Amino acid sequence: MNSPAFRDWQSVREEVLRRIHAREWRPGALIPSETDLAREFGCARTTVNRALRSLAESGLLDRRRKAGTRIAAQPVAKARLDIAVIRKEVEERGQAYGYRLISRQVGVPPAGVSDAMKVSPSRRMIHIYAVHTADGTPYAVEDRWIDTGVVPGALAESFVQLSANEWLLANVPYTHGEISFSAQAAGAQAARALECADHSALFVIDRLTWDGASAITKVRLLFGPGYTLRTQV
Amino acid sequence: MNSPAFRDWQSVREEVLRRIHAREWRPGALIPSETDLAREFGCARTTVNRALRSLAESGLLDRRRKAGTRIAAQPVAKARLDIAVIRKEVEERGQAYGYRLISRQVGVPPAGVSDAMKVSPSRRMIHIYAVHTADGTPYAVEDRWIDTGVVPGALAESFVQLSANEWLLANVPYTHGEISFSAQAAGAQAARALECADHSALFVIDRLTWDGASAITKVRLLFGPGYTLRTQV
DNA sequence: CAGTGGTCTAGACCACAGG
DNA sequence: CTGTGGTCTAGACCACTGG
Repeated sequence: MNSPAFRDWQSVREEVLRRIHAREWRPGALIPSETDLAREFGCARTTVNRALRSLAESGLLDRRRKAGTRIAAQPVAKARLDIAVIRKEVEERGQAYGYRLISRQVGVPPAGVSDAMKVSPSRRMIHIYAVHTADGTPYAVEDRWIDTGVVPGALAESFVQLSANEWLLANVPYTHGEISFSAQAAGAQAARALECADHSALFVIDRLTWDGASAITKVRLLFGPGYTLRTQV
Repeated sequence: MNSPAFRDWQSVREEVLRRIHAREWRPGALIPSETDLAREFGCARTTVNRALRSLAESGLLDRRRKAGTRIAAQPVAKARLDIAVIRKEVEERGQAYGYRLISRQVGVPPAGVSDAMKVSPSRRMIHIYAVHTADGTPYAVEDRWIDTGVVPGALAESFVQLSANEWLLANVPYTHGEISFSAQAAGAQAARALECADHSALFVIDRLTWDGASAITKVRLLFGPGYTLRTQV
């Protein structure tokens, strides 16, 4: 009538999932302690801990010392998005990747950019405007500012062959980044680069990359109509 | 000259991060085995394993049995998005949440929906059209289909007070889901519900929720201009 | 076939927070 | 104060896969 032995943490995880799904343990309910479950499952507490920790990371369980473990009442879906280098993204779709630099200049960025990067409004940076293509058709437009104070090496790069995206990844260490997603109507310049109608709804990814307290680069990627970012939960 | 003792997995993680960042270990390089690191750090191999596993999950390391552990050459940014219930999302912004049902009908969904849900094109479902508000202004429009064959209980719900979103979460167990993000121009109906201009660029979240092999519901959320989804990497 | 990561165990101590 | 999860240890076996 009872458990046919749970030998590894994944099978424990499965069993717990089953009980949640079968409503044996209802949302908000307190489940037995690790020690009790270990006894019931006939395995070490460490193994139970591994399984429960995994489920907590997925948002299905709420765990607190002394308070115990509860089934999350309103599980927050944790979507994991893998933001790869654009070249890889295109190649994984089985398409031929292409890159074309439209302009590369040194100048003072708009206030929005210098603010976000937390530098003086008069700070001079490299401005890159480029387009990434898939099988020859425009895939995404890249609008990037690079702080030459933080990355002096960028001044020597033309970014004609190698995109700033990949050059930075290979040459400049970073500590963390902020990413945001939004929608935006295509302006004239973007519409031309993406070969789409003016005011088309574009998918936008903004990324700000830091090395400690210094902003390295801020990039805005505009994706043409039809672009979709997918994930599993 | 050497390590002031690394007692827990988080400090080991910090040290490995430091070495990657300082380029002591370059992208693509093979790092010492867990056993060697454990000896160097003066801790158990388990502890090193925990730290390296954590970094591998973040995409900074590539690990393979026998082949060893390498610094990822092109780290894939793993963005973690927390998709909460809309009500919570609004409340966390410090705004007052509101919900208004626009229509609730039973009928046959468009082919795109029945295809995605893998049911017969003639399958009858509940169709919900509703708007979520923040401080009285439209925040998102919900366009949802619920398979009554899978969730018969939904037929008894009016969804006037409680959004389908929350009712389903509380009452219907699911096993997994697919989420996708895109941009789309506002149609007439959406523009009216969101009180924005026709053809405005809207941020779109599509979610398809499964219970094993049966699709429970498919929902499309349209967010008004200015909406941004943020995350850290 | 041998080296590496993946995992399990039993026991221990600790940090935290509920009562 | 006490119960719970969080973690560390030392040792062991195993699975995978490169050479």
